[in-house]
Amino acid sequence: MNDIICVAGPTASGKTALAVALAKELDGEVVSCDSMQVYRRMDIGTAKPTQEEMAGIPHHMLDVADPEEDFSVSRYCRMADPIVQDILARGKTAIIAGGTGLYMDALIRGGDFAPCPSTGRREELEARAEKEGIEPLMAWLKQVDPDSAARLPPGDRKRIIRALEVYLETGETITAHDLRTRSVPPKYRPLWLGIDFASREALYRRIDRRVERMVEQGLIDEIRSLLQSGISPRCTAMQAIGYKEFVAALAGQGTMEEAVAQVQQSSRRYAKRQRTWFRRNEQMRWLIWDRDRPEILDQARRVIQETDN
RNA sequence: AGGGGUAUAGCUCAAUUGGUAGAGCGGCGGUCUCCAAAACCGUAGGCUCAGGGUUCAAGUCCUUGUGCCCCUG
Repeated sequence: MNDIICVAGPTASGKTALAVALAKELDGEVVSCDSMQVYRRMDIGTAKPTQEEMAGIPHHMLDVADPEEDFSVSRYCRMADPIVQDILARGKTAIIAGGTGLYMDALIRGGDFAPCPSTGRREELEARAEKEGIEPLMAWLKQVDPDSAARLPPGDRKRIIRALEVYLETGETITAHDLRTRSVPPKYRPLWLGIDFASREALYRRIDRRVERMVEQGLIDEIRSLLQSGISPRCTAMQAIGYKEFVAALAGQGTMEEAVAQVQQSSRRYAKRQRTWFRRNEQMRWLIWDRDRPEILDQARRVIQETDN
């Protein structure tokens, strides 16, 4: 039986509505899987479900961090996994819904990340890369973990540093770590539902309209209020799509109209990346928005019936 | 109206003394084991505004037209 259902898909594809509808039918609770909806006071720009949209269904993993806090996959898993277990223990259905593929995969896999300690080692490496360039670090990585060095493109600073960090902190190379953790079977066996569009144009139109609606609903005021309360424009949360662009516009860089267009474009690009991520999940059962097909919820019901035995 | 400038990829711009065009961004595709709404990789796009001329050879020089920008009245 389907005691865990993952609802995935690109931004603005209707994940929230489907998750709530399924929760109603299956006696479920929703666990949000979104790297930006975790932040408090960032509601409009992250398209966080409203009280009305939640329709009485319990939602978890929303508003669990302040915008200036550092958040991460492992922190997400540490918080979300006990919630999923609790939902299951109470005999309910856990509906994990959101667009952050990395978080969703990690939660299902049963995350075992190499530690990300705060010893300052990463900062050291970053400072060194800043000063000397990435080449010396790449050369170093080639010595301690030749497989990683061969796999990573020379321009991928972030992962080169991460690979060195893991080795220096744990003594185990990231290659060995990944090999070990990937060989264990996933912790959960969910039903994967992925929403997509027959026509990309249709998805893009939805994205464009949604951005306009966010502005109408007061996104600019939300951002202004965050800034006024002392939130740094440089923190990770404020780099979210729909925030950084308007922060720049408020600072006098470009007009609001330009910012809207930029947010729409960034969202389209983001949707493309999300689709790429979810498409490689071979367990995904796709639900397609298409004039000639039944509604998404009906498609979902059918898949659930088919797999519920 | 007169003078000057400009016209090259979807956009912003490159192209040595004339030798049949490149880059960034965007588009499209992909990667992803702790900033992931991030980061990275790969690709496809151009009768070089239109007509005429010079030349072995024109994006490049001459000429006409057209669009846009600036200056003067």
